[in-house]
Amino acid sequence: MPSSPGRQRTPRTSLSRERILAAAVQVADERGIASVTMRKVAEHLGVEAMSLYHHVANKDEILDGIVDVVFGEIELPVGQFDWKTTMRRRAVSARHVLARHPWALGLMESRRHPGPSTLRHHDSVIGSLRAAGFSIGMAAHAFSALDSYIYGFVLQESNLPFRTTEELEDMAETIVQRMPAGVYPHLAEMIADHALQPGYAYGDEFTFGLDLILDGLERALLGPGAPARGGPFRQTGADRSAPPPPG
Amino acid sequence: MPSSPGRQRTPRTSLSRERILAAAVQVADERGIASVTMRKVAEHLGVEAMSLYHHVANKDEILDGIVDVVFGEIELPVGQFDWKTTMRRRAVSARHVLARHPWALGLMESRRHPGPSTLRHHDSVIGSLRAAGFSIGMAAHAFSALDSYIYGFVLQESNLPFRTTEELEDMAETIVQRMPAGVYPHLAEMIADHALQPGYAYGDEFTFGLDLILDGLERALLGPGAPARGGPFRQTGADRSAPPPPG
DNA sequence: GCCGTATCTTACAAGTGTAAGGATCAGCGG
DNA sequence: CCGCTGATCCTTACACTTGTAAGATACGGC
Repeated sequence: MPSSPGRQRTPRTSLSRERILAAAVQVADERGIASVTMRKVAEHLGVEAMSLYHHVANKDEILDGIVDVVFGEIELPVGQFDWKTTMRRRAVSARHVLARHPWALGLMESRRHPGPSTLRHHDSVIGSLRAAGFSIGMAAHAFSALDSYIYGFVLQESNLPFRTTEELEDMAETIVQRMPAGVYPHLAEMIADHALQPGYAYGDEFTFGLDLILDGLERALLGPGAPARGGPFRQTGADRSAPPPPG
Repeated sequence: MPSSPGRQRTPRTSLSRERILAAAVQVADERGIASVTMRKVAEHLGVEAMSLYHHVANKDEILDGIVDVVFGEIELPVGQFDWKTTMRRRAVSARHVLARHPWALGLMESRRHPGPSTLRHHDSVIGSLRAAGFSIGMAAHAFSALDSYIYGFVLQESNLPFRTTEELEDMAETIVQRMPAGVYPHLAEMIADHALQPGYAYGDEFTFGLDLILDGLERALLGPGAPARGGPFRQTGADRSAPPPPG
């Protein structure tokens, strides 16, 4: 408890690694990842740039850190529902979190040091799948497929240059203008007869693909038949334990 | 045709928008997207920075341009196969191209002006789906699901800090070191008993998820039942009613 | 009052996009 | 052959911004 403030500045021990990361996340959200500089982050905290170096080693640590902060915001799978519901909730949460911090996906490409929240998250997902009966190999398949879909969807969502219907109409007009003689006819049709229809929102596409994958995984889990390809995948026997080192 | 070179420099009319974009792509591939500066690109062409401004308006035009160059490298769907094969070939090509230029995904987030190759690509994909009998809405679903998966997979592929088995082992060791008392047990199991097994390559996961989506789409196309959302769907009669593909 | 630490001030060297104007060239009419 | 013209390329320069090193200063707890 700060006894006698006297000054308008925040009390002395206000700075901390956590507060710095939180400020960096806020700056990235508001002004884009390129605006995350030591000075801007410090300014956001009412502090000078050099002060940050008493709590973080350098800028890279901040970048690694905020990626982990984002992963920490994703709802962890809890075991009270069936695996499908759990995975769906996790996916929906991940989508919302990543949509709130779209720069996080771009950062992933350049970061090579997963933080504790990230590892915890991955561990929890794999654990849920294993508990549901997926073999190691099938859990890897499921994990990869689900996360790929989630990441890619968010990427497209933040890529498509329209978030409001208004922006979409502007964008559509721009595209239509670039079709002097009916080039891109199918694109035009999709925009006019689908995307511009009242009530359309790209975000709604998410559940379709998600359920497509979840249902496919369920089929792979229940019926050991060939869920994909028509061939190779079976989840019985050989897959059940650690794969025999070939040769 | 340069008549008398005389000098060692490239002939006069060597520069062009295309050559500039190609050089920018090369710089991004070799040194990362952050190294794509006017000076570096110019240097790669044996030219000074300001010379570029005679062929491109500014740096943004270069960034928009190289994203479009990448999309231009993706194999366009051709109509000689069934839609599933076509989509699979397209997806595999897209994955390879994007893996070759991993910075392109990060750029997408900040670019708002799709170029002609991008539009042509999207148009072609939608056209293939429509020709196969997908309704507009279902084509939108399919397009979204497939591209989300492709983008996300590439993102993960370039995110995972290992491309060679050697790097993977280093990485695994690092992670294992961070588990003093068996935190992340499932992650540890997956790394030890799966990812580190001989012959494992993350890239192989691609086809599993891809075929999962393609098979799901096929089911949605054949039996127009509710493929997503509802319970574990089956292919029998009950679903048969559903929205008739708009005539 | 003293001490260690958290914070601020100052500074630097490097790198950025690009504006303004000078140099160099090919192709041309004389 | 000459010199002109207009495009293309180079040189110089500017105004910023970046991460962070070094040292001075202010503060809370003893």
